[in-house]
Amino acid sequence: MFPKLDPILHSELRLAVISLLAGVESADFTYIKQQTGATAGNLSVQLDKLSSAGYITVEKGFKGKMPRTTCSITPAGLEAFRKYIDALKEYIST
Amino acid sequence: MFPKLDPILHSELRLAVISLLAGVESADFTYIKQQTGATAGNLSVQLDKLSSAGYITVEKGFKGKMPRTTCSITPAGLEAFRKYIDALKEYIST
DNA sequence: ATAAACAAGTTTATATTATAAACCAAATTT
DNA sequence: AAATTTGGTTTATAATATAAACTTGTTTAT
Repeated sequence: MFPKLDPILHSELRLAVISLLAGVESADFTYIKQQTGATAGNLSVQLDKLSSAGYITVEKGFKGKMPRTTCSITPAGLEAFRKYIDALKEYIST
Repeated sequence: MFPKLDPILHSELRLAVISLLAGVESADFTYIKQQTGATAGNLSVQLDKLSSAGYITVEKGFKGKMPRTTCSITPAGLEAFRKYIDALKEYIST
């Protein structure tokens, strides 16, 4: 009746990140931080979790001389997001 | 952009309970336990939280000689559920 | 009549999670 | 060259979820 909700996605910040990445090719750390309003520390930790789960890729490079971290959603991430939304609907469709 | 999700409702079991109660007049502990598949301990704790938040009422009585706990959603609970759903849509409508 | 098993929960302990505070290295500005 | 800013990471703490253990009383079997 109530399907299990993917615990990786059932987190306010991680869900916001995935939602954001689902709509774009890629986004960098600073942009995600701005859009979500997260603190850098929290964002760093949650990006790690999404990355460890294989839901996003995190690439570190440089823009000029400054470090730059770029994130993209993976096919697995998109699929998990889709499934999460479907599961949620079982809860919220009264 | 990403609205805050009510932390009382952003919990798998509590959300299931509210979802269930939103559709009925009332439901007792055992029924909720069956429908959600929760352990009694977990359910007890989460019902307390929903009750403390004013989202449900919990009435203790007896059915014959056996104790029976009956739960109902409150108007505040229904409103919070509605708001939670609206907030969620900001996350999942890509 | 009493011991064993069951019902309906509650309390407490533990594991996990989320979050913020403190920190670090390098770049830029004054 | 000292101070500030950028772009993060690591670590510590607070909050949460969950299960295990316990309680109280009932029913069933011996």
